[in-house]
Amino acid sequence: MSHTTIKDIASHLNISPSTVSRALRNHPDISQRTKDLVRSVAEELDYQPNTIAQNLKNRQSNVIGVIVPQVKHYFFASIMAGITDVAYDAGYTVMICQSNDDYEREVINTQLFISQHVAGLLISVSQSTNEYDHFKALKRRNIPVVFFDRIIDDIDSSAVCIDDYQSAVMATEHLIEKGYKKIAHLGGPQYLTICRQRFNGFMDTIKKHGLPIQDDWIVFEGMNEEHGSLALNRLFEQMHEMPDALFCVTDPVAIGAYMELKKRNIKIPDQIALVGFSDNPTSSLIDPPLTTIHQPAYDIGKTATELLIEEINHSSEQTTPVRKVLETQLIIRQST
Amino acid sequence: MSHTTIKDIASHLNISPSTVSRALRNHPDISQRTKDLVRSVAEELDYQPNTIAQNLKNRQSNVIGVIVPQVKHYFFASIMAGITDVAYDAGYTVMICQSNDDYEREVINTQLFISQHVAGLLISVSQSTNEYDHFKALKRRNIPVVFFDRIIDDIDSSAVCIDDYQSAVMATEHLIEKGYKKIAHLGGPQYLTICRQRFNGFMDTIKKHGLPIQDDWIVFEGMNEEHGSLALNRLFEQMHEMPDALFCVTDPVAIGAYMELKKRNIKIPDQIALVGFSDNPTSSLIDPPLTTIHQPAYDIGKTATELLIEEINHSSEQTTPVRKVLETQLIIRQST
DNA sequence: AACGTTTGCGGGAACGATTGCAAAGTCAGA
DNA sequence: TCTGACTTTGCAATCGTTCCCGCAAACGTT
Repeated sequence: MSHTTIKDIASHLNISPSTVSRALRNHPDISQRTKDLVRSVAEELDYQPNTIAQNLKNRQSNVIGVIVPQVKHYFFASIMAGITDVAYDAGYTVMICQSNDDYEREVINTQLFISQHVAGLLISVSQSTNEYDHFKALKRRNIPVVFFDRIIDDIDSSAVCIDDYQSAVMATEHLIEKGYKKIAHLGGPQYLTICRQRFNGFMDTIKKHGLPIQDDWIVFEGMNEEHGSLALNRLFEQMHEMPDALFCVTDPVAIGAYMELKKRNIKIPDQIALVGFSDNPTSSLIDPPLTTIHQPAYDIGKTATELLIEEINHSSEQTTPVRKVLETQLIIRQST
Repeated sequence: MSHTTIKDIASHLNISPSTVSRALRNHPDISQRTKDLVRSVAEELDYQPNTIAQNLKNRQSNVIGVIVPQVKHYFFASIMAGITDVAYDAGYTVMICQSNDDYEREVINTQLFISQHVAGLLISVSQSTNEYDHFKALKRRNIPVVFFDRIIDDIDSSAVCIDDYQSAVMATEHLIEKGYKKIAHLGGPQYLTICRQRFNGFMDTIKKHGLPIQDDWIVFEGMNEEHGSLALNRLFEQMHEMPDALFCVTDPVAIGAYMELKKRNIKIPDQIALVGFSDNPTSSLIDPPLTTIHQPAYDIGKTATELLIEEINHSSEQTTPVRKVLETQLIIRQST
């Protein structure tokens, strides 16, 4: 028998398991003498409560599930730090699953969390998700969900995000102020709200200032570094005229573009300016350092978790979804 | 009732729960007709098995616990990718906890995993851990553990690591070949095997070549970027003569040093050469790109998980711990 | 026809912890 | 000595699944 149970303690002391249980939970009905005895035997036998059994009894676990595309992206890793800090303090443990931006895995992970009876779920949806049945299953079961970063408008859940539209406006305005006139965009999948919003903010600002925009200056590839390289190459293949600035949907995309530009010996920012989005640490270290939008990743995780715990505590009542929008900041560096 | 159970299906069909259970698990005792009926009702009622109950019954969960200092470090994030890929394919789910390099949290996380009855545990120990009682508790309970990267010699468990000593020798030899003669070291806590090994490899090579080494060229701070900055500043305060090369225990430390050197307007590699350890993506993007040791992070995670699953499957028998040492590679770039 | 074998299903006890309720014990006051 | 009140403890049911039995009907064999 490798695991000590409450029964072992009980038989050791010739008392009933219920007494042991109450003693360990410091129930007032139990005398101090018994409590002390139980505790010392518990220690002696190296007892650890079986949370599986506890959870079965409570019909809930103290686990907060998290689904992110990939933890290896600095942005998500920082969010994770915010999530675990808050969850940990509130007595929850965090279970992270990666969807790898794959719809199937996201569905499986969601089912897994359902069958684990998690207390709540934090989700940043995968790039390839455009069906939401698995999220609705959570609703049906009354499992609180908070979306963060990559949120879905169609689902009536709480969410934490930044103002992608306004941030894109900020970045574009900055480029225009600096005198750039021919601005291209390397974007992500348009069914993702964040990508669409960033694109819209960009386009509206361009139009507002009456700047030229050519179809072949708009490339939608994805949000990672590889996508950035691909996008830049596609841009250079299809364009009829070279832009003088590049607004990228994420920092990794900007880095991907940066590497290709270096290969082509194109000078940043003299021949082409570069703006990213999210302020990864790498971005400040490249030469020239990247102008970008700073996203409060840690705070996103923190806020989302606080919201979720709030909903968990009030899950009996009907709560109305909250949507929090956090502030971003334009970080001007030498790439523009 | 938000969660459908096996009983609901049973009463729906006027059969017993045991039959439903067997039907769902495709037990040969059950007729095809009943199986089909059960399955269709299960689907209709949106049934998801309660893994908590299953785990209680099976006295084990299908969760592999992971304890890492911080996922936000690229190295660990990449390892995580390797871990989740393998675990996922083998039908396990991965639960990640971060110790934040804090001993207390590591202990709590370990206890948590014990009480969750995880199938096995993958651990990279925190920087501040020098007591191992919590790991021994795992042994006592027969929970398979595989250490990776930051391993502990005193504990008789399987482990996956790289040859830190040999890699440090490689890096140092490279510096010497390039003609550097006054080589300093920014290291990490010496009770961590990896840090000690890297330091030893460095020192032995220096001695072997009869190069000068001064006490004030050795600084032990830590393994992160901040430690790198601190270490460099301490080095410059305490040194009597400036070294011409810097061997850093990790890439983040090298990056920290890099930033300080930039601030001081010291040219890399002309005035001082810089070598890191682990090949983070950022390292190739800085100017000049960093010479470093490439560690197969993904493979470390993959191998550790394979080992762990192997041990889980043979946990009844007595297995002898395996220690795997993976190959590293010297990546020569312009910082040397 | 009588017997064994197979097929298909249900009963009920686990797994470990919790908890409402009952019961036993203690003690003071009448 | 009895009553009532309080303290302390135990019994038993429960959470959702699983699985060892046992049982009955159907089938095949001699």
